[in-house]
Amino acid sequence: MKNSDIIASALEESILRGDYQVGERLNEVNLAAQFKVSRTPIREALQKLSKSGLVEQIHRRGVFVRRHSPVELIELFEVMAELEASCGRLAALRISDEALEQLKEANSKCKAAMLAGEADTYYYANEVFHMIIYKQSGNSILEQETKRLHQRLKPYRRLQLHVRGRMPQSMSEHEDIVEALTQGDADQAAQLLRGHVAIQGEKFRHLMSSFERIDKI
Amino acid sequence: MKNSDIIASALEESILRGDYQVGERLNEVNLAAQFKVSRTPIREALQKLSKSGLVEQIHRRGVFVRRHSPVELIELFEVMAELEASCGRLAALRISDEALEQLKEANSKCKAAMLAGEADTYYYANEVFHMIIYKQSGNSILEQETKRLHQRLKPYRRLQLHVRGRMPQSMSEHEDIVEALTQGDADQAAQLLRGHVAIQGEKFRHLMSSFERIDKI
DNA sequence: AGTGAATAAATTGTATACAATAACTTGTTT
DNA sequence: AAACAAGTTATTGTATACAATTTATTCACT
Repeated sequence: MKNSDIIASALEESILRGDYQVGERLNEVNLAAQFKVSRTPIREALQKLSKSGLVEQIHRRGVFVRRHSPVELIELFEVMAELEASCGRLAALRISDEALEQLKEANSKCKAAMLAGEADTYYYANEVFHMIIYKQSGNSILEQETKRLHQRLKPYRRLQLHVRGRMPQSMSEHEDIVEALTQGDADQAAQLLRGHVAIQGEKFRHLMSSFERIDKI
Repeated sequence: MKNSDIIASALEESILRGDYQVGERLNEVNLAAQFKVSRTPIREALQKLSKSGLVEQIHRRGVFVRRHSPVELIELFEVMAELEASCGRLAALRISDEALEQLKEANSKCKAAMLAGEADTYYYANEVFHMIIYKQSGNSILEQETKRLHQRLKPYRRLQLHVRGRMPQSMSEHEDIVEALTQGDADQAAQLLRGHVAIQGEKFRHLMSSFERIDKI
């Protein structure tokens, strides 16, 4: 593992944690001093980051923490819904009994967290649930791509969990999904997962629009 | 546009054209001399290439032209089928009358090329057909990702066109797809496109297996 | 002759130096 | 006082120099 890889993941974590403002420029010399290396590995790391869409590189201006436009976010959620649907479709045909058990277990943890009102615990268990389905698609490239987009939407998805009444609804959707996967009903699994993710996108849109209204007051 | 971007796309084209053997190492100093620049922009270009999966970067060993394993290729075709299905699903709901006309036009060109036995012309018109559907998904991120994978599979897709009897079958599938899009039948459009691409993957598998048998003789 | 260790050469990763360009400052003009 | 222009500073892009590591070669030894 190269030095620039380590720096890249450190920066990624830092950005996702919100250490930088959106639109903020990442200064190469500062980062070099901070990480106690020369500018070369910093530049390599920044280029790696730009691949994931986390930062934008503008010629002769530098790299900036990226702000997704509302349209872009809607599109990202839509693609996410389609990818998850594909994972579900394939998983319905290929999922192992063991994985089905793991799904039910993750679901139980979701339910417990919901009843206890622990949003963070719920969030983690929910992630496990989805990751299992990605893996059970039996297609490592699809799994990888879906994970990548999942990661990219993480900060936004987290927001919309606090929307009132979302957790119970999400839970019941999970149960339907497990049922479809158990039955091996590919179309049904795909459709349920598409809806499950798409509704997150819509909830997020409403959240965004309410933020904008607050901003304007 | 940076210098390294220009070099990256030049190298990409070069690799796709088959100028390098799979597994061949891309020597930085040679490339630097060839492009008449220093190693720095070459290294940046190689890192850009590694994101597209065209080359593999191994620490302290260099970057190598990548060989897709058979399993990986099957998986890539499967993801392609799913992405195209998603494009078709959304396009069925959003496609413009103008785009529908363009699809029919591209299809006519396909048919003409087929009757004339011009594989290359057919190949190009076929590409136009699919690109229109990507665009008409109305989701620029989905369009972009689908195009990226399409590009990645280009060299392999091209091979399997020469399989006997594929062109007429492909043509009739195209007509059914246009019909589903005209009707606005999202599920049907998705299913037809999935099948249309998946069958390419299968044909390719057969082709591969026949190559392997020839190798073994 | 074949194998293995020691050494040399080649190659990548990192640091630094320089060049080109953008951002900022300051002073002048209206 | 505001706007603009020239000059200065800061920052990115590129080249080169050096260090670390891998690969190739040579030569001794079995």
